[in-house]
Amino acid sequence: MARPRKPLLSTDRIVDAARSLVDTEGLAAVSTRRLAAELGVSGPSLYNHFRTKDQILEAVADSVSAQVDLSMFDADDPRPWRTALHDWAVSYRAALREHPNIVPVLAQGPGRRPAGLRLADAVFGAMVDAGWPPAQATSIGALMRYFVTGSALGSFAGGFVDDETAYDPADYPHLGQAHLLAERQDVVDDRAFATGLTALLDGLALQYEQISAAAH
Amino acid sequence: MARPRKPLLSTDRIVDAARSLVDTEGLAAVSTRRLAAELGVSGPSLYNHFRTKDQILEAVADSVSAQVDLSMFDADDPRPWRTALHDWAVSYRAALREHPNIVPVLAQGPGRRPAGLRLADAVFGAMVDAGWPPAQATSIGALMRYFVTGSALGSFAGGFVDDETAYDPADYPHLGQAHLLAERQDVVDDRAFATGLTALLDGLALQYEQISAAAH
DNA sequence: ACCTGAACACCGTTCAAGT
DNA sequence: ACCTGAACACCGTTCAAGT
Repeated sequence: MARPRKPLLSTDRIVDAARSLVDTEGLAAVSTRRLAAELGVSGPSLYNHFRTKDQILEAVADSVSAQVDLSMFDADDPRPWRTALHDWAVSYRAALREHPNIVPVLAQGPGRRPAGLRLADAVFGAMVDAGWPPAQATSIGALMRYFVTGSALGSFAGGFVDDETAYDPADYPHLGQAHLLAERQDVVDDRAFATGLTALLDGLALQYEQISAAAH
Repeated sequence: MARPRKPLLSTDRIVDAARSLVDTEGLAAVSTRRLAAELGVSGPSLYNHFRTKDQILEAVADSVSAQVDLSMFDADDPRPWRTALHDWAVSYRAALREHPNIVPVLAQGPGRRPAGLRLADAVFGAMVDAGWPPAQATSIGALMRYFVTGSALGSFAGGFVDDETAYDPADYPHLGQAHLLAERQDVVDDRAFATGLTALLDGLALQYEQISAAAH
């Protein structure tokens, strides 16, 4: 076929196809040949639009970052920093949970792509506007990212086997009920996330009070 | 050579070689052929000791988990839960930082291996002993894992380019100084971790007070 | 039991050739 | 500019053969 009058591919089409392949079959299923087949072209065609396969995966990660709601940081409609941060963390985690297979790429990658930078920009700006010193605002963006990506990456409860006899008390004296976690993975992870988020925000509120007090 | 009188390989030798290869050249450098060459054998030999390459990498991750100090959870020498949790988190992160290239495997994997389970067992047991209800103790183990692995996985500061002109104010109104982060990656990440850990522990202390008060 | 080389079905990427 | 098939240097894994 050689070159068609109208391009068969576009970066967007490639990213969309890659994301759906990652979602349905996992990261390992994405090979350039397989992805190309999904798009009805041959493998090397992709290299007209991306320099490497890794860049395709980073673009997929960024497309997921782009789905995170940032409206709570609007400067026009300011909200208490704590509320904004909470809602953002929830939206952030929800976006990652919708595409769990790409999270390893997203969590690791330096986030130098547009949507990742927009996240950092929005949270930093809103925290500074709310009265946090810039250095603290940077830390808040970073530590929230740690917590949210960490929680989306590995299921904690998924680490346990649904088998009553799996954990020998001699080896693991306190894991007698651990097999029960396997049945309720999502509940356990959701509650741990909620507990951690509340703790994090409570702790930051304490620091905020100290900063405010010192400023007077 | 066929079969030698004394085995050339052992699971430990393989894991040690794999860990040092991961540390020095990264995850991508680990192929079965390359790893085997490092050990002076041929590729397929590894399959006498591990079922898949992934299992080798999981064993490497577990060997890193095994380096995390758990002595602060000793039932014989009980410490305040907050102190123990703090010291554990610091030791946990330090272990991961020594082997950053394996963290994606460690953070993602279900942690069904012995050292990973021992971590979960120790923190759960110590929290229950300290008076936390079991469900909360589970959450604490999970959320600490989220935060520590998240912080060890992706450098936040590493996501920024050391270039003053990199961030167009029209796109990212608040990232004017972001290029400065690139120069001080470790400091920025260390501070964000410290700030987050303090906030987390402060927040948990608040919850602990409420639980204690409700119990009376 | 534990190693070997050969083989299979894949990879990511390059490149000259086509329009 | 954008696609193709052929080719290169790799992969993970299986397996029969060797001791």
